[in-house]
Formats: sequence, C-alpha cells, structure tokens
Amino acid sequence: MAHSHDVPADLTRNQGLVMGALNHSVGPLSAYDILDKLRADGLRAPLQVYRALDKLVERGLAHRLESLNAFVACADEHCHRKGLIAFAICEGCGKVDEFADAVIEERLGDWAQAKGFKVERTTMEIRGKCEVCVAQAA
Amino acid sequence: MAHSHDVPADLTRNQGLVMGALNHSVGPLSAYDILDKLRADGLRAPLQVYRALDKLVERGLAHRLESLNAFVACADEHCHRKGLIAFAICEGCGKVDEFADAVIEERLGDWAQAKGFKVERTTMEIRGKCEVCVAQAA
DNA sequence: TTCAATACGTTATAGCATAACATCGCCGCA
DNA sequence: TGCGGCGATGTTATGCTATAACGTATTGAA
Repeated sequence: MAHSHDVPADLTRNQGLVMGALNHSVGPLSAYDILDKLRADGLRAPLQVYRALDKLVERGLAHRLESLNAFVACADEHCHRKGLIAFAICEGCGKVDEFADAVIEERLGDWAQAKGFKVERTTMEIRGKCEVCVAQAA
Repeated sequence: MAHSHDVPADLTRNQGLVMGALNHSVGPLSAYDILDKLRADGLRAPLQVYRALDKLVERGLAHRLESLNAFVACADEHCHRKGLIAFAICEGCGKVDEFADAVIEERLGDWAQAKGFKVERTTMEIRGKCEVCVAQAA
C-alpha cells in the first residue's frame, strides 16, 4: 500500500515526480525502476532521477538502501528523524521497516570516541523475513 | 600494510588467489580491482572473481562492504567471529576497522523479536574519518 | 541588468554483477 | 576399472547501477 506523505511544496518538478514514485511504492525502488515509472511524465535519462534522489536523500525525504542499491521514501510522516536509522528489509515481500534506537546510537558513539573516529554517516540494514512472510513459509 | 593471515589450505586455486589479493591490500578492493591484480595469474573474467568471493564470504574469510561495493579480508586472525560485525570505513585513507558489539546485537535481537522479524543477515557500516585522517585535516 | 547559483537535458561511458552453457577433475562406489 | 555425481572452472554475452562532461534554462539577489 502506498505511503501517505504530503510532498513538500518546494520540490522541483523532477524531485516531486521522484518523491511521488517512492511514496506510491510498497517497497524500495531502484533508480531505473523510478525512471521507468516516470517516462510517461517526460523523464528520459538516469541522471535526471539520480539528481533528484540526491536532493531527496540530502533532505531526509528518502533513504538509500545500500544493500539493495535502491531507495525508499522516509517513513517518518514529518521527517523529523535525526541520527542513525536502521532498516529491516523483508526478503519475502520487499517491505522495509524503519526504526531508530538510541542505545545503538550511543554504543556506536562510544566506540567512535574511543577510537577517535569521526562518524559522518551510518548504514544499518537487517535482511530477513517479516512476521507475515515467516508465517507463510511455515 | 598487508594483513598477515595464513590462507586455509583447502581453498581452491582461484579462491586462494583472491584471498591473497585481499590479504595484501591495505583497504577494500572491488571485484574488478581484484581481477586486475590477478590477470598475471591467469584470471580473465569477473565471474571467476565473484565466484571465489562468494565462497570466501560464505566461509567468513572475507566480508562484503555494501556501501562500497567492495570486499575486505576478515580482520579476525582465526575468523572466529560470530554474529553481527560492524565496519568503520575511513573516507580519507580507505582503511576499514572491524568490530563487534554485543549490546548492539542484543538491541537488534530485541527489536526483531518484538516485531516477529527473522534476521538473516545484518549490515552495519560507519563512514567517516579515522583518527589519523582527522588529525591531518586539522 | 548582470551575475551567481542551481536545476535541467542529453549523450556517452564507467563500474558492478550475473545468466547461460560447456568442460574439467575429483571422489565415491558398483 | 569404469560410471556418475558434484563442485569448480572457463568463456561469452548481457544486464543493472552510477557518473562524467557538456550545454542550456531558470531563478533570485545585488
């Protein structure tokens, strides 16, 4: 089922189109998936999609899933999320669950401080099966 | 500086070559980087490298870094590592630090249990700057 | 108006990964 | 000894992901 975000009004045309595609998808989409969905709207080249995605990710309206080379709309209604976000990706249905955990963030912070490592960005992705898909497999 | 692992004796020729390439590299290598290093040894096609990498990763002798599309030798001398492994990747020098954290693993386990999510694999990658590179930038 | 910054459009190319098919070598076993 | 299975290998072709390099257009502030 589609998400129900309001798209911020100050997005450019391409950014709005890409955001819309992500919002109307159940699961993550690759840049090329998005491109295919938006050819009818006039998009023709991957770069048009990648450029829009860059901005959306920068603003926290979308997230990149490194282990899938794909993108999802941010699940947080008003995009307040700060700091580390973890993703649980179901191999069965493709759905992605997004959550934050302060303890994990703190542990990472401790480790980084101890090592003198300056954290810029953290990726955390869990692959597996969601409750529904586990039940179906049984 | 190169790592100093002993390569397990039961690796096949290609697996041994790829493992060697990883062990002698300071930082992560892409499959194509590895291929280039091993052309002199007779490797010709990406698939030869990818197949070897699959086995090595399966055995825990190497790890895939999702956010780089690249691979590193496992840093644990005897490859005893179980469960979740986190990677800290320096954007400056390219070095990768590998560590485990039981608390983080536990928090993830709790989340998964609460959600009924069956975890199969977890990716955790921190991008940033290591102590040395932070100092140099200053 | 002029300039700078940002978005856009297009073509070409680079980089990462796997499909499909044939062959080979090893090992267990009749 | 010879058969048969299995996993590793070799090779070609192809598909997916991402960016370089160029030029134009739009916007907004001095």
